[in-house]
Amino acid sequence: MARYRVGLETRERILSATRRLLAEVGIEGVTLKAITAHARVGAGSFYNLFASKDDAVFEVIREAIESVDPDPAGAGADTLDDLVDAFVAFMTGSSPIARIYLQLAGRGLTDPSIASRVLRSHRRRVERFADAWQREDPSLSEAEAVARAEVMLGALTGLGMTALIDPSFDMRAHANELLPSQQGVAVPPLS
Amino acid sequence: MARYRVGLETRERILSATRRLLAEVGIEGVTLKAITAHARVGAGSFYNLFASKDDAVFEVIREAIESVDPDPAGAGADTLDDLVDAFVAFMTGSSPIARIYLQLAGRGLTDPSIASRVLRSHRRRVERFADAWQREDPSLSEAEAVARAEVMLGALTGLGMTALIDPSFDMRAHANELLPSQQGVAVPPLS
DNA sequence: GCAGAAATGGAACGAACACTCCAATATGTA
DNA sequence: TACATATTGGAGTGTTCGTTCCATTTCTGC
Repeated sequence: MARYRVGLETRERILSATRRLLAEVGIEGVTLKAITAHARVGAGSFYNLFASKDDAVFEVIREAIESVDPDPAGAGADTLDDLVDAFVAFMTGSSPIARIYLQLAGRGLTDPSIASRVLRSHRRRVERFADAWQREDPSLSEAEAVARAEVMLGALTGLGMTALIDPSFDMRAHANELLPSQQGVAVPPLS
Repeated sequence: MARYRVGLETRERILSATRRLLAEVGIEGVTLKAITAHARVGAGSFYNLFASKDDAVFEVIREAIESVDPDPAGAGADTLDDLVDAFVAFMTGSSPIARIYLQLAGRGLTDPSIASRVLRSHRRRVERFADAWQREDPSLSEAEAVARAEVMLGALTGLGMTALIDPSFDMRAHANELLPSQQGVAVPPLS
């Protein structure tokens, strides 16, 4: 619907406000009033650019789900270290998107349509981690590699959740424990 | 407020309905209308027994958080196998409480009061798992044991989330991968 | 079985919600 | 410059929310 420059700018302002609000107050806490207030637009302007509130929210959600996969361009060449590093960076970075993604996972427990989206992106990620496992240890069968990838991603997700709830949690140190190359290496004491 | 038998029964019916609804539609999806409809009571009856909707909801939430710790009575004597087993049983069991707990963890990302409750129970659990780790391998320092417990619980939480979103996921098999006694043992192929 | 308190259902309330409507204005095109 | 249309803010809509109120019924100790 947006054709003029000002309209496209307003659209971006709305999406930016929605992104921030999703991270701060959660999916259910986002109201149209809050979005329009933060984006400094009237309700009429909003509905001139989006069909509904959910339209804007889902736009941001899609963006969140897609950006969980770190560096999707370099597919097929990552080492396990790279993948874990990228995942940790995504979780502990300043972007609100990681918060949104983890909330979505929780919401997938009750909303089937969100569950299927989250699951699909999860399966893609498992595949990439499994490939990396097999490159690291070619003696692994595919099933074994997939199983290890599943456990590793489960752990990374769980650690990410702890890290986002508890800012003092050192996710990177704990995530390194998961790497076969670091097996048994001590984690530095918590500050 | 409840003094007579019928009142206490009604109270239980309301809590039961709230518990089921929390698991099925999530915290934000629970409405007073849904609670009173499922419990077959009028709004007046509800407010005769609870101060607010949140009063009933928090009652169930408290129950959910407390029951995550499997078998708190046998503290200090569990093996790692026992603890993992109990956690898996809790997650994959038929009780709606595991679903509620995982939702809560997600909500802790935006609600500080819920975050602190979830964190407190998490820390208690880490302590128990760390103790079990040290019993299993007395050469571990306390810091190392805590680190391993943290990773293990992160993985269990992440795997539990996957299991509750994807019913075909075999959590028990994957959780066993985490045990030092099973390190390197293959996971049976997914059906 | 009577008195007093507890329990009940449902109508009614204000607040908050997503969304509509529209007159006024800004923007791009030719 | 002039025209068509995109963009704007905000008052107004209908709905749903949690909660209150209260007349009526049910319960229990004495």
